[in-house]
Amino acid sequence: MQQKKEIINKLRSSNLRPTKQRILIAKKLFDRKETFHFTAETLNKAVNKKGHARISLGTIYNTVEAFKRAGHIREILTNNSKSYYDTNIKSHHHFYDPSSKKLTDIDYHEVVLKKIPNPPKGKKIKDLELVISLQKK
Amino acid sequence: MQQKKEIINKLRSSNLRPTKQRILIAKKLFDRKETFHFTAETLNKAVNKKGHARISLGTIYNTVEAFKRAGHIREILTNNSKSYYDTNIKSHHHFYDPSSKKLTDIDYHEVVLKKIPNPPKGKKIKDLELVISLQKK
DNA sequence: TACTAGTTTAGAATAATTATAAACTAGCAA
DNA sequence: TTGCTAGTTTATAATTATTCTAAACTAGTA
Repeated sequence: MQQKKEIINKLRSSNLRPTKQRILIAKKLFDRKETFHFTAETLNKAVNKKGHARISLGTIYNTVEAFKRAGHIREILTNNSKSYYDTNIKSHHHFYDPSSKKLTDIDYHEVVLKKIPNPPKGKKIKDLELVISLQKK
Repeated sequence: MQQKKEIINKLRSSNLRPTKQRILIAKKLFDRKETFHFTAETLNKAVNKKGHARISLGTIYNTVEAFKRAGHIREILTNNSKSYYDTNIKSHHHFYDPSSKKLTDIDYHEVVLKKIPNPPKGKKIKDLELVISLQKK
């Protein structure tokens, strides 16, 4: 379990003031065993369960964007209308199940790429992501 | 170059009435050498250049959806707010350049996957897509 | 303790897409 | 050839996800 101090350091280290909203959101995101796949909407629901101080949806969006910029979360490729994010920032891959619209992590060593093309001239590869879409049946 | 008859057959074979709007859109999409990456917006612009009969944006969306269902085009994975489509329906891969928001096809044999995971129980793999994101510099 | 820059907030604005329902038309049948 | 009908198109309204705005608030410092 990530201590509050660790979370505060994480925020400070990326030039984000540790406000109570950011700390609460960071706890929800990072204080868990498995990686977490979420959208602004699901994060908002998770954070704003009764009992907690309410965090505005605007702050949810701002914070997700700030965490993304800082590299604490990453955006996942989909063909959904919503943006999906992942707390697993290591390069890895996903199954996408269109029936449930759910993503599942694929461990990086479960996929071996034997050959990849050279990037266009003057460009560098930032990231590789394989998405395995499942049949809708 | 695809003849009008071929296009009409293509539409008929997928239970789509060959209306003049669909024929015009199909020509724009399929009557070209290279595969075409587009959004509803770019397709709308391409189709509604001056001189042509105007096709409403609603019909653009309807037709794209219909062509997608019929398997004549496929939707590409991105983390953009717009939906991107590709007239190349064979399984293949893309470079994504975040600076220009442009996608480039990667030929299928340019990528060799040596190992992929088994799909979850009871599920089948429909499609594999690798996206290589380039550095934003 | 007071100041200031960064942050949060509610609400308005925007962008992409989908829904609605009236007018139109392709394809068939009389 | 005409008329019918289900499928299609259209303009417009509605919806959804997200971003913007500017006033109120607060963390960190002086």
